[in-house]
Amino acid sequence: MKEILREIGMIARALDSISNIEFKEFDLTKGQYLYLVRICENPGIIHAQLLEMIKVERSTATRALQKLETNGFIEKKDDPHNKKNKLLFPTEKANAVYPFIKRENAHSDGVALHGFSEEEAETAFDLLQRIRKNVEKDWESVKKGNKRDY
Amino acid sequence: MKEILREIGMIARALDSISNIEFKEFDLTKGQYLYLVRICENPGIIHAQLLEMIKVERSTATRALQKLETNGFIEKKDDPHNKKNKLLFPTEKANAVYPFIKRENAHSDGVALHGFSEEEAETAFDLLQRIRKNVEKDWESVKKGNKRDY
DNA sequence: CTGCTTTCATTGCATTTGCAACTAAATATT
DNA sequence: AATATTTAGTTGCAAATGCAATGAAAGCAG
Repeated sequence: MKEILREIGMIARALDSISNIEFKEFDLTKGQYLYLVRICENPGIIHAQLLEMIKVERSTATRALQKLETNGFIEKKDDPHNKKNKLLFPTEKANAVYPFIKRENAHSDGVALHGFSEEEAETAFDLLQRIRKNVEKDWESVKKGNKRDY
Repeated sequence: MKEILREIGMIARALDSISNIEFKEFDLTKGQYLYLVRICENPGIIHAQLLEMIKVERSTATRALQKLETNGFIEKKDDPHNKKNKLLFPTEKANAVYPFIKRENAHSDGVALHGFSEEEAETAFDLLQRIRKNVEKDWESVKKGNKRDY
């Protein structure tokens, strides 16, 4: 079995580490950029949807979002149709930072795909999407307490 | 630019999260399995090499390795040729756990590549290796304090 | 061989992370 | 309608993480 998981882990840690260093200049601490971009792109998204999008722990997200709110990057509003839900919105400050995050992320994508033909880049993206879809099923199951057999 | 970095981040977080849950049964806490497998496969490796292999912070690795030592999974020995270096060796306990970690990781690779032809799996692996090599250059540079331009 | 730089590793401290337990609202079951 | 289950989100607490500063050996320059 091809050890793709190791490669993916290395790539993810390296890029996340770089991003965290680069976003400190915007007063975004560890991991916060992940939430911020999604909220900017999906204003009004709820906590639980964000979790599924990013694949993080509920409680981890709660603290990250609390901090983003404290630091004026996002606003939580009550959902008029469902009192359980808290809708997440970007503030002006978030929208101002968003393009820089996008640019940095695009640069990292560019670095990652350096030397790739258009076609190879396309292939890489397609294969990764398929891998992600395969993996997220297991993630959701294990998170709910189910055991995997192997 | 294809947003491969997002896909990779999702996959990595999901799989890491699953592994951490599954390895708790062996008294391995967060992230420790990463170090353990590499030490089992490269007995006598030094701290710094391990960092490059895994792409983690120096200090993070130091604590993780301390804990692995305390819990009897690894042994640190002085390098007779270089007093700076500490050589890392797996204990019996580590070697006993190793096959389970490998099996779990292989299962995850299998899940990730579900529905992939032999050829597609090969392609995915090759592309990921290229991406990893591209990315690790930037990681090493940024870690040394250099700035990226974008 | 003396001072300077790099490499390898650890530690202090503040922050983030994550399991487990919890509240509360929505939805399903009887 | 009353009760049980699921869904959404938070919090306590213990542990992991990571920046900055430090120590100490190795390697290099003059």
